Amino acid sequence: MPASPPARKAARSTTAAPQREAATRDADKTRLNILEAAEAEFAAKGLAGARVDVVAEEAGANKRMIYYYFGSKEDLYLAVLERVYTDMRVAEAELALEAMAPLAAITCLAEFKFDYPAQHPHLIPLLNSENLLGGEYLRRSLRLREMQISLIARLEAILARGAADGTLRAGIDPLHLYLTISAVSYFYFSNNPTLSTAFGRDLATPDERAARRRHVVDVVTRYIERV
Amino acid sequence: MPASPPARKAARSTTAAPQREAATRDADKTRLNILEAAEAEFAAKGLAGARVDVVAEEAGANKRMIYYYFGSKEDLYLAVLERVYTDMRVAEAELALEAMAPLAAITCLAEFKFDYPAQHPHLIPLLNSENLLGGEYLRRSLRLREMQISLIARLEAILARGAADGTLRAGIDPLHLYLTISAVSYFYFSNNPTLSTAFGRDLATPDERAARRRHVVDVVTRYIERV
DNA sequence: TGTTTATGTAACTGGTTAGTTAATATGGGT
DNA sequence: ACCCATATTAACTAACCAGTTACATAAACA
Repeated sequence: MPASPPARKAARSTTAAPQREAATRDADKTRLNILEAAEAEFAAKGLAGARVDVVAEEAGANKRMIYYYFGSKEDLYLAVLERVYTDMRVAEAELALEAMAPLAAITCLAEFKFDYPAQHPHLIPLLNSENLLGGEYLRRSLRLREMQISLIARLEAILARGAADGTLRAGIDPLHLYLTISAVSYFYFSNNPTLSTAFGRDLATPDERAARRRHVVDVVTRYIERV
Repeated sequence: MPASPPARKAARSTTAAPQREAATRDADKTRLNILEAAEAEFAAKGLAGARVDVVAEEAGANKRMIYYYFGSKEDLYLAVLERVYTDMRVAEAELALEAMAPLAAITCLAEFKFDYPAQHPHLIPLLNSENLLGGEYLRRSLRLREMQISLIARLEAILARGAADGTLRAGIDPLHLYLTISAVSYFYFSNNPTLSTAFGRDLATPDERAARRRHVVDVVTRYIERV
């Protein structure tokens, strides 16, 4: 016996309003629903483990729509990755570091690199998946490069400012500083499950997180401060 | 047409020798071959992406043998994970940190945490896969806990020694120090593909690696040194 | 030597999955 | 009021893949 057609929301024909109702048809909404469902699915299961049918169901869309809008599972994965990665870079670019004192600017960046993955929990699983795949999808994408490089240039300027006013040491490599700032936060989030197991202590509690955040700022501060 | 049977090595019947020749039948060897092939396959593709048939082929064994020796794909994954993880903990436990001056002991640990993943490239992909899965397999395993906890106790003793002789600051949290030491190396290796892409610069070259190693030791030193 | 047990092989199975097909509904433009 | 590109659906398929079965052969041992 063929399944009865699924219940549909009644179509509101009040089409005058510019902000669209969730009507029977809304291409942009369908596309966005798919993208968001895919972000959760790929973050949770990785590229190989993710199921296209699950994405479709979670998005409330037909599986065919994924292929209609994104072409393939891999292209959908790439679209998700680009979106998440770009969002992070944009947020990073919007930090008003230039308006701050050098030491404050660097600690602000460190706090941002800690808080952002905490507030966007899909980011790290997606980046980890991508690194397991050798980074080939992100490499295939890019316009991203310039954003990142410009951040290093900004860091370099801040470090120079700090060296000039005597608050920071001279000779700090901005790229390695950036890697270290990223690392001390990223590792805490990405490896939290195995670390918690190894130490027999839940490292994901609010208290542990706050303690880690303080430690991260402390490590960065001691590395750059003039003594 | 059925395939002709694969060529077999001639059976040496000199069974007197205690160290076995790679004879027609060698259960231990077959088991080990499977384990090593599985390590490479799981490291390269993750649990979901790995193919049992590929493991069998790479091991020069029949797929049936995987189920004979390991029960299931998941149990094979767990066996691989346990082996790799335990090896690392054993190597870590063998560091003669107690024989060194406090500062030297900590930098030695930092260098070890950098060099070990460089020499065991399957470790980080496997740990990343496991963390993506929420760490549930490693959690299911354990006798591992005590090893890790004892390392923190050792670190604590070294830090106390350093505080007493005035070479290190007092009040350093050994767990967070260990996390930071791990993080600054781990992140460099685990995220090398996306970082290289983002910065438009191959960060995996010997020169870049050596530079990163120096930076890591520098960061750790500056964090613990008394100033 | 003959029986048992460990080790190995090839072919199969049942369920899953990415991707496709073909038919259909919707609504803006005219 | 109707047309047609856009959007959507259910059902299909071909490939794949983890796990199984039935059978074969080598060593262990009586």
